[in-house]
This record gives sequence, structure tokens and C-alpha cells, in this order.
Amino acid sequence: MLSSLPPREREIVDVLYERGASTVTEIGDALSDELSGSAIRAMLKRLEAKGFVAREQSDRGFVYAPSVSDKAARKSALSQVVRVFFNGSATSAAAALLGMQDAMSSDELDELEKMIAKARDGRMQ
Amino acid sequence: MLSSLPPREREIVDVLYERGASTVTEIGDALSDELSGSAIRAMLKRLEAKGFVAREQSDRGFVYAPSVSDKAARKSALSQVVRVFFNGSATSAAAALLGMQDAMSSDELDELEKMIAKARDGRMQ
DNA sequence: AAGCATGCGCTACAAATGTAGCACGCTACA
DNA sequence: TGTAGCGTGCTACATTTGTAGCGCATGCTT
Repeated sequence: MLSSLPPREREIVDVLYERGASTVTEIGDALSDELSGSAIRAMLKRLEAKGFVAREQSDRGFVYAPSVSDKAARKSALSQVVRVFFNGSATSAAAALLGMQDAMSSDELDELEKMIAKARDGRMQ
Repeated sequence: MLSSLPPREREIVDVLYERGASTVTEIGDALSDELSGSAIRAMLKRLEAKGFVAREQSDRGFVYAPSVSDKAARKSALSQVVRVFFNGSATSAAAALLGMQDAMSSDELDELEKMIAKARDGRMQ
């Protein structure tokens, strides 16, 4: 569970999910505040020990990536917000999403309607 | 920002958002693992100092509640997942919500469609 | 070849977190 | 009226986090 991580470690895996596999330098750039390379490396080491990130050699040096699949992490994160803030109702959460500033484009709304229709079909039989 | 909290503190405010104002005992019951009352109180004290929870007297003793409005916290939490896991696309997030196990009831789907129509209207003019 | 910049791991250490224990006051009830 | 129990606050302490510094390799530049 990502939420079991201390804030800084959490921030770093977030960056990793956001940008995909990254080097220490890239992570440093992505972080909100300046942070020494060795500090970041120490974090990554702990995260690796805990099994949240994996690293591998590349031509740019070591790159780090989340070791929990995007899919699983997404699902877990969503369930968490739904449970905590929306009383377990995925619908309410979706509704809130609709209401956010960066409101969706018409195309996106279309697509969403399609998905709803599909969900309805699945439910029918 | 809730994500700046250490795991245990975070867990406690989550409980508070989930159940609303609660006593120390209730919080203890809601937590996944057994935890001494004084431990919980110490957490709450820190959370209070940081401005994340407020407490007030009630007939059942002190009750603690989040001091950041549900609305703001919700929004912030959603933005966070959308940014980190859905590349900033609220639509993708909503789609993922549709696909979750606790899939929605027909009624809920209906309601969601209404909301979409409404969003579309808002966008039109 | 000497010097310089990078990227790395290790270690150390201050600060924050997570937890338990103790002592107090206020019930309630034998 | 003692005494058992609960909720509270304080303090102390082990562990974990967050960060910087050092020294080592590697590769590039002149």
C-alpha cells in the first residue's frame, strides 16, 4: 500500500508513476524542492528494500521504476479515495470528477457515455 | 496537503473523514491494528498542532474532526490521483471508476448520464 | 596525463514519528 | 467511602525518516 509510505518516499514513487522510469537526476528535477542526489538515492534504496521500486541499468545509468504495476496502484489509489471521501460510492467519485475545473472536452464526455452504455450492457444479462 | 502526513497520522485523518467526528476510542476501533489510547491521542495532538484536525467537547468526551473541509480534501485527493495515475485526465479516471468491481447500479449509471448531459450543457454556451 | 564533472554507495546524524507507561481526575457502583 | 475503571495529558524513548558529506569510480576535456 502506497499510503504506508512516509511523505517524501511517497512523493518519489508518485513521480515515478507520473513520469515512468526515471534517473535520479530526473527525479530531482521533478521534485517540488531542491534535494541532493544522495538524499534521493537513499530514499530510493529504502523504497527498493521495501519492494516499491526496482531499478535497472540503462545507457543513461540506473533508472528507477515502480515495481507495483500501474494498474494495481491505480486501482488501490482509487479505492482508497472512494472509501475515505465518497463513502464507498464510485458514482459519487465519478460525479465529482465531472465537476472539476479541468472539465472534460465534448469528446471525452462522449467517450464516457459510451463506457456507461457498455457498463449497462454488461450488467443486463 | 494530506499527502504530507506520515502514514499513521494519515491513517487517522482518513478514519476521521470516513466516519466523521469521532472519539479516541472509536478511532481505535476503526484502525486496522490495535493501538493504545495514548498513542492515538499523541497522534491527534500532532495533527491538531499541524492544523489537520480540530477537537471539541461533547457529551461523549472529546470528539475529533478533520479541520479541512470534506469538499476541499476530496478535491485535493482526486486531483492527486488524476495527476499521478491518469496523466491528468479526469476522464480516464472516471472510466477506471466505472470498471471497478463494485460496479454501479443502473440507477447510479442513470444519474451519471444526467450529470454528463449537464456538463455538456454547461460547456455549450 | 592531469584535471574536472558526474553518478554512485556508505555512513552519520538531526529531526520526526510511533508507541508505551505513569499519574491524575472523574465517574459509578459495591 | 473505597476502589475499580475510563478518558486524559505528559513525558520518555526506540525506530524511522530526511538529509548532507565523503570517497570512489568512470568518462570527458585539454
